[in-house]
Amino acid sequence: MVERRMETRRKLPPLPNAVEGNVVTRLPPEPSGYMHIGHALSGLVNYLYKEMYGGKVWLRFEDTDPRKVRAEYYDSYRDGYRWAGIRWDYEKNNSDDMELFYQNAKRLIEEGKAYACNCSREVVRRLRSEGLPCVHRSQTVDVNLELWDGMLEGRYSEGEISLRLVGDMSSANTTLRDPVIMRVVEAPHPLKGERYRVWPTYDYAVSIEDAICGVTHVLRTSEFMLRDELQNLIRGYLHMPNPTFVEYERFEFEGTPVSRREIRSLIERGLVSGWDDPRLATIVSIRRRGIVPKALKEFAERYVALTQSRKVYSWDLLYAINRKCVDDLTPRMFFVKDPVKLKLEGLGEFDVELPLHPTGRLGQRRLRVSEELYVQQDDLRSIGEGGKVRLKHLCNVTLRSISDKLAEGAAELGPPEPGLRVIQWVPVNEAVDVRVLIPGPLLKPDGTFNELSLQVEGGVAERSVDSLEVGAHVQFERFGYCVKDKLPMTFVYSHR
RNA sequence: GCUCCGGUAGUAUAGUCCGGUCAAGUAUGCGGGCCUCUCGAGCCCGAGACCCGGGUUCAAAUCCCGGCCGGAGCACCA
Repeated sequence: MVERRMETRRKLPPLPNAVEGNVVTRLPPEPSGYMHIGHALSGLVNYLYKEMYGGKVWLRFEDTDPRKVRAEYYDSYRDGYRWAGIRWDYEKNNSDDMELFYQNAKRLIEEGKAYACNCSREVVRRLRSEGLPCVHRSQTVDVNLELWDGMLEGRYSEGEISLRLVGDMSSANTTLRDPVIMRVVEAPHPLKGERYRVWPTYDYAVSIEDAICGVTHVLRTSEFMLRDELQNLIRGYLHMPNPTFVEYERFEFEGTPVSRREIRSLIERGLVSGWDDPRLATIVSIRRRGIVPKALKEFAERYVALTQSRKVYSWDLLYAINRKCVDDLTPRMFFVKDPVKLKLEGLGEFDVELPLHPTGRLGQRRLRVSEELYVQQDDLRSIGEGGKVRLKHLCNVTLRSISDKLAEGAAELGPPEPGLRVIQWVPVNEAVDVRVLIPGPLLKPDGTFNELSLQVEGGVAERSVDSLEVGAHVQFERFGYCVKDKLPMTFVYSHR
C-alpha cells in the first residue's frame, strides 16, 4: 500500500505552492452538454493532485447561463466523474449563491469598483475593442446603486443594462477592459426557475466561488489563461485570496472531435448515431467502446503533462493501457468472421471444455462439437488444400478440399502438432450470428468526415456469448477485445 | 488584425528554470526474434527526435535575437 502510494506520487509532477494536507481543487463543469474524455482527464488531474497531497475537491457546476444549462447534463457529469473513479468531497452549484453575488455586486458599486451601464451590447463591444470608456463609467455611486436596484427589480429587460467592473480600459489584456459582471437574462433556469433575472457572468462567479470554496489550486485548460489576471483583480477588490493557477492545453485524441458544436452537427447530418456513438469521445461512448476507468486514471498519471503545448493523443496510448487493465479479467471466446463450413468426417459429436483464459483462472466454457464447424475463410485460403491446421483446443486437421461454401478435412484428435497454425472455430449447431462494430477515426487528418470510420464485421460466435451481459468484455481470440453492446447480437470492438 | 502561449522520434512525454554527466531517457506504435494451443499477454533486439537561421560560450535541446509553423483569447458563453 505504501509502495503503491509512492509510485503514484512519482508519476505526477509536483504542484507549485502545494501544502501537504491542504490542497483544494475543483471540478467545474458547465452542464450544457455531454461530458467527454477531456473533462474526465482534467477532472482526474484535479482529483489526483488532491489525493496526492491530501485535501478536498469540489464538484461545482458553473451554471450561470440559464439559456445554456440543461437539467439532464448535471447528471451526465456526476455519472461521468463517478465512473472515472473520482470521489468529490463537496458539491454545489454556482446558481445556489445568487444572493452572495448580489451582495458583493452592491459592495463593488459602493466602493466605486463597478457601475451600471446602459450601453447596447454593440457599443460595449466597440468601446472595449477601442479601449475607451463610456459615459456611464463616471456616474456617481448613487446613480449606480439606483440603476442596480432597478435591475434587480426587473425594470430593465435583457440587453438594456449591465453591471460592469471598473477594470483597465486600456489594458493589453482585453478581459480587463471593464467586463460585464452581471446581466439580465430573461430565461428560466433549469434549477432555479424564474426566481432570478439578473445573473453573474463567468469570471465574476468563478472568482468569488473559488475564494469561498477555499480553492488553493485551479488546474484548468489554457483557454482561461488571460482570465487569471481579471479573476485576481475581482478578488482583490473583494479582499479575497487568490489560488495558484496551473493551466494546460486541452486533451484531444486523433481523429475525434471534441467541440459540442461539431458533434451536434455530425449527429444532425446523420453521420454518427448519437452522443454515444462508439467513434465519439464522450464518456458514454468510450464506455461503450470498452475503456475502463482504471485505464483512464493510469493514462492521466502517465501521459498527461500540464504543459501548454498542443496535445493530440494517439488512441493507441490509451488502448495499450486499457488492454493491460482488461487482459486478466476478460474471458476468451471464439468469433469467426466470414465463416465457411468445414466438414470433418468421422469427428462425431461430443462436448469439449475450453478455458476462458490462458491462465485457466477464469474457468471453462463447454461446447458441443459435431462434424460441422465454422472456420474463417482467409485462414482456409492461406493454408490451402492439402495443408494442415490446428483447431485450437480441439484437433489437427488436414484439409482435403476448399470451396467458397464448404471445406472438407480429416480430423485427428489429440495434442497439437507442433508448427501448425492455430485457429479458432465455432460448431455450426452452437453458432450465433453476430456483428462487430469497429470504430475508427471519425475525422480524416484534414478534419473532414471519414466515410470508413465505422467498419462492421459479420460472422458467427460460439453460443457462450449469450451468457455475457451488456457491457461485458470479451476477447475474441485472434480478433480483439470487444464489448457486448446494447444493440442485439452486436459487439463493439475495443482494440487488439 | 491585435494580444498571449507553445514547438524533443508517428504519438505522448523526460530533460530546458540552475549550459557540460544528452552522440538525448521512457511509454506507445513500427520492424525483427523468442515464447505461448490467439494475431492477446510476456521476454529480447532494432530503426526512429532536439522547427529553421544567426549569436553568446571552451561547451547550447537548454541562454539571446530573428524567422517559420501550430494553438488559444479578443462575448451581457463558460
